[in-house]
Amino acid sequence: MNIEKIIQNHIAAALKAEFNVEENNISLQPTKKDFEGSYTFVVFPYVKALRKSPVELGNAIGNYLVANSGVVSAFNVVQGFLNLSIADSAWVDLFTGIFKDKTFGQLPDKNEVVMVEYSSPNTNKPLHLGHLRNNFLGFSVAQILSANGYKVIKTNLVNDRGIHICKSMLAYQKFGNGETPESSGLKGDHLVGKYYVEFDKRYKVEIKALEEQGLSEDDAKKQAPLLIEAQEMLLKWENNDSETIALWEKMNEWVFAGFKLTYEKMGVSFDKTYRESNTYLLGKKIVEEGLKSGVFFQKEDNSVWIDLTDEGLDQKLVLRKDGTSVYITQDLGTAELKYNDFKMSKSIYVVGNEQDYHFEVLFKIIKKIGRPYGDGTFHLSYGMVDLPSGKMKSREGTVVDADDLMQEMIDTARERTIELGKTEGFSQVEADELYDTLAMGALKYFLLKVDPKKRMLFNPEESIDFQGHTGPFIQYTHARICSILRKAHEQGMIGKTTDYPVLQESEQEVIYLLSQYPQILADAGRDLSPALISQYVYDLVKAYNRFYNEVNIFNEPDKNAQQFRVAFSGVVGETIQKAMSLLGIKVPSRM
RNA sequence: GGUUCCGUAGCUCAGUUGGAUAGAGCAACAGAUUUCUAAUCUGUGGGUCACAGGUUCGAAUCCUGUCGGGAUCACCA
Repeated sequence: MNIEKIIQNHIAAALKAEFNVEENNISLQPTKKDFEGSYTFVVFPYVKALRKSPVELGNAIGNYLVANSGVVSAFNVVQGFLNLSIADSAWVDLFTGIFKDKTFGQLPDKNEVVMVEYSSPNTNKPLHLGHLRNNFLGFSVAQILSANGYKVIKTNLVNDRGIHICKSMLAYQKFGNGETPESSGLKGDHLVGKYYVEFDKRYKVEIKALEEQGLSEDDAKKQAPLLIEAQEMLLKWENNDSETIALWEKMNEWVFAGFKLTYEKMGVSFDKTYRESNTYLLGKKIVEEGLKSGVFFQKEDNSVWIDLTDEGLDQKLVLRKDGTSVYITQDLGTAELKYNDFKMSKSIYVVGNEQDYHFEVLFKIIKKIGRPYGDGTFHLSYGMVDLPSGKMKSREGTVVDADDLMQEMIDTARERTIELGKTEGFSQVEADELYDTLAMGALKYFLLKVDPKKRMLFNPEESIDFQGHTGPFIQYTHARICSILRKAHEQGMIGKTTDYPVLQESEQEVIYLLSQYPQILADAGRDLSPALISQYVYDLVKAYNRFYNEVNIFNEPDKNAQQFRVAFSGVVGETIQKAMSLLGIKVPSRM
């Protein structure tokens, strides 16, 4: 049984025995570093009711714990804080429990299916830094939920239809001159993205020209010939015009080939990929049903709407007057399809917070049309990645490209590793793999250590660190532990936990942190927050490094102590590896 | 303007759901390597937790207001 539980039970017993108070919710906290002790119990809340001074109360409970708990070896009372020191034997027992628990770090099966949808790229442009945050976040959340005992289905909804797709198609058709990825040497998604930017550039010129002719900005935007052509193209697409479809398919192929490479580099994967071109018709069908049942209504121009004013929102368009579907129409269809496929109890959408309103509307509509999956929907809304110059905009080309950034990271990892002279004994293949592991570790950790809800800043001028609070710092610690284990193995040590006498303070702290892992995992699952895992593994590694610097395992004369420390290091290494895998980050055994 | 998220060290971020003297990393400075990997460790300096009230034993955290910033309020996705 873990120390925390034991102490909580005994404090409850002490309150009952000494003061006749029934309290079953005892909250313990780790003791602040400046004070003696490991756990702290705050007695203030009981002072008033019991009419005792905080010191009296603290002493009474402290004495009771020392006498009865078997784990508290000493205590001190500062103001209203009862600080408890824990006997080494209790720490060792706690550690032994973890050491022997083969399922440590995997919570019991919940027998529940959860879907995590993430990535959701548009096929008119390559992925950028914002997508990296999205993909790493989605993948990590899926890992965390899985470790929490859920059956997790990872899905990707590819946005491969709509007016924006037509924009890049049109620009390519008009100005592309038959260029291909092969002829241009560009990755497919980058080639298509080039024409999306091209469209916007020319569109803006047309708007400006129209404005000079005296049109208002709004009218100019609506009447620009390029936009009208794009709209016509969308209509053709929805009417299955063969030439349009052929172009669409060709460009899609390019993009998908490009995305495949990027996903591989990112190390993310999906159980199922949906395409909006396959779901929007189902969405339209749902709208038609809803129109009959009166959930939706039609305006004079034939556009279809839903009235959400009773929910505190506005009226929302669900079908255009020309009958083509909008974003939310296809999301309705996709939601239906996903539920039919997997019957999940919870469906998590990992999408940026700029779409908070969209998902509020979507979920309300799903409830209004009485779908069984209406209660299980959740928008995991994360903050944007800003540049010092502000928000990234694909159309204007002010983005940090995902492929470029990952490559830069790999280059940096290579330079740093060679600089430090750490490539000795590595084959070229192993070295390349290491650079990749370090680069992606640094990048993923950088993006995942921040609370997902908050927006964060990325400064391209300052490269992402490999020292300090970073992925490579944690990876490095893992590599050092592996080195210890290799050496221990050579000397025939297997790691035991018997008869270990005196613990270092840093060892106590590490054991405390290890014991917290299941709770942190549960919290991260509840909050869908990889940041909690990131922070945890950093704390663990910091505490271990302190230990590493204080003691030398192989110079230790006491053989029992050696065995314990080998076992201890082994568990820390495994925990680092597990926690990092929840973030989608690999850990090397040498670096 | 409505809705909503946010404001903590020079910079990037934590702060365990109300607890002690608010913590890390980067940057700066000073140290540690005959030792299991120095991508490490130890230390110094750096704060009116945007501001003003309130709630109570106790507030960065909860409430109200003010100021400042982001997102959104599209027949874009």
